Amino acid sequence: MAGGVRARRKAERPGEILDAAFEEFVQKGYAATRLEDVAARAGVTKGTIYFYFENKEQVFVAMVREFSRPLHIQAEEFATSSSSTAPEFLRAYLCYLYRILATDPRSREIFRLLIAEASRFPELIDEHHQNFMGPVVKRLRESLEAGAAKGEIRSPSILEFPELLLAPALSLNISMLLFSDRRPIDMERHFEIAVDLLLNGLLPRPAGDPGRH
Amino acid sequence: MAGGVRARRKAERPGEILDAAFEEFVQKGYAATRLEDVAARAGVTKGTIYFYFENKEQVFVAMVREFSRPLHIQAEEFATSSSSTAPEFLRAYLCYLYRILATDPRSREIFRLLIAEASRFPELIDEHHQNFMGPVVKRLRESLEAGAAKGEIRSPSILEFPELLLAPALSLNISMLLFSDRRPIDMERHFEIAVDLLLNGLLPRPAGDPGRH
Amino acid sequence: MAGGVRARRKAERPGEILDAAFEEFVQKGYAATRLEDVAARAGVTKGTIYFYFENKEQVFVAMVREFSRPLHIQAEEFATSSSSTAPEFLRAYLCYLYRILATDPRSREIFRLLIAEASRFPELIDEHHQNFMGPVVKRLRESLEAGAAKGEIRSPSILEFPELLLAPALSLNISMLLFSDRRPIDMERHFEIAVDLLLNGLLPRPAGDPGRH
Amino acid sequence: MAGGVRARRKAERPGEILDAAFEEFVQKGYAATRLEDVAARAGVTKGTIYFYFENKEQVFVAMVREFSRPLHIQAEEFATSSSSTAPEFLRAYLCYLYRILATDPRSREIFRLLIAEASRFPELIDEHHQNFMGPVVKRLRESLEAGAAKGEIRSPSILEFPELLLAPALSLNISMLLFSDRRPIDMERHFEIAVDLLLNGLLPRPAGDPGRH
DNA sequence: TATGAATGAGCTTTCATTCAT
DNA sequence: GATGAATGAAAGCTCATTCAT
Repeated sequence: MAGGVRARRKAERPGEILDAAFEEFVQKGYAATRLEDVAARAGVTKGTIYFYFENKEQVFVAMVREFSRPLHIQAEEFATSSSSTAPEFLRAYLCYLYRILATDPRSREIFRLLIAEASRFPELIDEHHQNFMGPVVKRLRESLEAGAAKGEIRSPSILEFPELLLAPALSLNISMLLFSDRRPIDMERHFEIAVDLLLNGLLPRPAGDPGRH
Repeated sequence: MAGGVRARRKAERPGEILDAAFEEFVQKGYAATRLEDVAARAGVTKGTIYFYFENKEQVFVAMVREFSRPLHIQAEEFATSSSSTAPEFLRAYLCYLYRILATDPRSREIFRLLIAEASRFPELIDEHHQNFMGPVVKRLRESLEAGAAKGEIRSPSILEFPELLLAPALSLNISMLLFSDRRPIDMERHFEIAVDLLLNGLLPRPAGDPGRH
Repeated sequence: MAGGVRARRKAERPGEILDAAFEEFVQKGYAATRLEDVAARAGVTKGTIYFYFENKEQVFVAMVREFSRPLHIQAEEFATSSSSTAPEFLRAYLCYLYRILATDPRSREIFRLLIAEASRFPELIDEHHQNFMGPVVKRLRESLEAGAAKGEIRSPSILEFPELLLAPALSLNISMLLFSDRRPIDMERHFEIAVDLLLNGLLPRPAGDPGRH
Repeated sequence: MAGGVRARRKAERPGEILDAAFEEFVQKGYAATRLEDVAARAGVTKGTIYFYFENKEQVFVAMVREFSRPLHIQAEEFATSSSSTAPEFLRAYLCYLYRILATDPRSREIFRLLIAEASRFPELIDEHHQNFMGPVVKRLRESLEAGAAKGEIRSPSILEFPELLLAPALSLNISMLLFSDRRPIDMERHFEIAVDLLLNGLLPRPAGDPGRH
C-alpha cells in the first residue's frame, strides 16, 4: 500500500522528535537548547514540531513524560511485587535503584534533567514524585515495616526516612554528572559496597558477634 | 572624611552585585537569569555590572567562587584537624557535611547550582573538586584507614568509595531541591538516622550483641 | 501559479537586502550603519537579515562582492580584449576606468567604501586586487610593452608603475567624495583633459625634437 | 619650583590627547575608536578628555585641525613663494605634494582619514578645501597661466582641472592604504616617473610637431 | 584639574513562534 | 501534514557621556 510507509512515518514523528529532544536537552539543558537543533536532529523542520507540540515547554514536558514512563511502570510493578525477607528485598531494591539512577543512561539523564530544571517545571517534579518516588518509598516503607515486625530490622527509625536507601544511587548519579569523564567508576563494585554499608554499617561487632550469615 | 561614603560604596559594589547574582541565579538558573534583574536587585544598572565583570559567565563564576570560599576554607581546616577515634570523627564529619550540603542555605544553593550547571562550567566543577571534594575525601580516607588499622572499621572496602558517606547529606540536598515546599523535613532527625544507618547498618545483630552505645 | 509570488519574493530577498545595505553603508559607513535601517529599507525586519546572512560583517562583505562582480567581469573581459595601437587602447582603457571609478554611481561608491573600510576588511581588498586591479594592471602593462616595442611609447619607465594611468580617474573619484555637492564636475571634459595630459604631457617639445632617442 | 612640572604637564595635556587620538583614529577609524583607548594611550582617564574637549566629535575635529595646521601653513607659503619657469615650479610642486600625500606619515594619514570620514565631517572637508586645496590649486593655476602665457605649457585646457597634477600623489596614497603591506613601493622612483609622465606625456612626437595648435 | 564609577541609550544577535503556501 | 521564510520581543554587551569626589 502506497500510504503505508508514510502513515507509519507520520505515526512515528512525535516519537522521533522526542528522541531528538532528549539528546539535545540532556546535552545543553532546557534554556540553551534550540528547537531548531531538535528539529534538525529529528530530520524535520521547526514548523513540524509546532504541529505536534504546543511550544518548547510542552516538548520538554512530553519528552520527560515519555522517557519517565518505563520508570513509572517499573515502580508500579515493584510496588506490587511479592516480597521476601527484608534483607533480600532490600538488596534487590537497591539494585533496581542503581539501574534507574546510575546505570541505565536514559533514566540517569532524565533524573539529572529533573534536578537541573526542577524550579522551572514543578509540575514535572510533582508527577515524578507521584508516579515514581511515591510508590517506591511506599513499597520501601512497607517492606521495612514488615521487616521491623519480624525483627529483621535493627532500628525502626529508618521508617521516618526510607528514601535514605536511595542515597548511594543518587550520590553515584550526581558524581557521574559532576566528574563524568574525569574518572571511570566501577558501578558494580560501588553497588556492592553501598549495600554492605547500608545493611551492615561501618562499625564492627563486638567479639563473638557473628553478624548475620 | 570626604571620600568615605563613596569609597566604601565602591569597595562594596562587586560584593553587592554578587549577592544579587546569587539570588537571581539560584532562583532562575544560569540561562534564565537576566543581568538586568541582577543589576536591579543590586541597586545599580546593567552597565555597572560590566564595569566590574567581563560578562555574564564571569559574573556567575565569580559568584560561585565567592560563595564557595568559606566551604573551601572549612574543608581545608577539616583536612588538617586533629582526629579522634573513627566513630567520633565520622559523626562530626557527617554533621559538617549536613551543614554544608543541606542546612546552610548559601552552601546548599551553591551546591545545587553546581549540579544544575555542571556541563556549562566544567572548570568550576574542577575547582570544587580540587578545593572541597578532594580534601574532604582525602581526610575521610585517612580516617577510615586509621580506623581500619585499629579495627574500628568493619569492612575496609569502604575505602574504595569514601564519598559514600556524603550520600545521605547529598540526598537530602536533592530532596529539598525537588520537593522543597511540599513537605518540611526535620533535618536534625534526618542526620541522626543517617548516622545510625551508616555506622550500624540496617540489620540487627544476633542475640547478645550489644552493638555499640 | 500559487507559490509563484512567494517563491519569487524569496529568491529576491537577499538581493533586496544587499541593495538596501549598499545604500545605507554608502551613506553612513560600516560602523555607523544600523542593520535595522537596512532591514527597514529592504522592507523586512531585522530578523530576516539574519536568516540570509551570518552577521553584519557578512552583509557588508556579501554586498561588496555582489556589487563588485560586474567590475571583475569587465576587468576580465578587458584583460582578454583584442588590442589595437597603444594610443587607441589607452584612450579606450582610460574611458573604461573613468566609468568604473567616477561615472557609474554603483562602482564609484563601492570603490569609496573599499578605501574607507580598507583596514577592517583586508580580505575584500585582497579580492579586489586579485579580481580587478591585478588583471587591469596586467593588461595595461602588456599594452604598454607592446607599444614600447613598436616605438609608440616615449618613455618605457612607465612600465614600472602602469597604475599611474588610473590616477586621474581615482583622483576624480576622491574629489567627488570630498566635494560631492559643492561643485559639479564635467566628467566628460575631465576625461578628455586627463587623456591629453597623460598621452601628450604638459610641456611643448622644442622644434625638431623627435621626442625619442 | 614644585608647580613647574605640573603646569607644564597641564599645558601639554591637550596635545598629548590629540597625539593619542591621532594614532587611534588612524588605526581604527572614527566610529570604531573608543575614547577610553585614546585616554589610555595618552596616559589619562576618560574623564580628562571631557575636561578638554566637548565630545568625541570635537576630539576628532581638533585632532584633524592640529595635524592639518602644518599643511595649511606650508600651502600658504607655497601660494606666496616666488615662481620660476613653469617646468621648474611644477617639479618642485609635485615634490611637495608627494611629501604631503604619500611620504610624510602624519600628513598621509590625515588625508586618508579625511577621505574615509568625509561624509560625517563635511565642515572638516570645507576647512581642508579652504586652507589647503584652495591655495594649492590657486597657486597652481597661476603658475600654469603664467607658463601658458610664456608658451611653456602645451595645452592650456589643463587650467580647467589644475588638480589633475595631484592625481599621481593621491593615487600613491590610496595604493599605500589599500595594498600597504603587500608590496613595497619605491616612492622616489614613483615620483620621477610621474613627473616625467605629466610633463612630457606618454607618446612620442612626430618630427616637426610644434606641440601646440 | 583629574578621576573613574555609574549611567542608559543603542546596537547586534538570538530564537521561539507564526503562517502562507 | 510539512515547510521555512519572516517576525519581533528579548537579552547581552558597548561606550559616549556625566558627575560626585
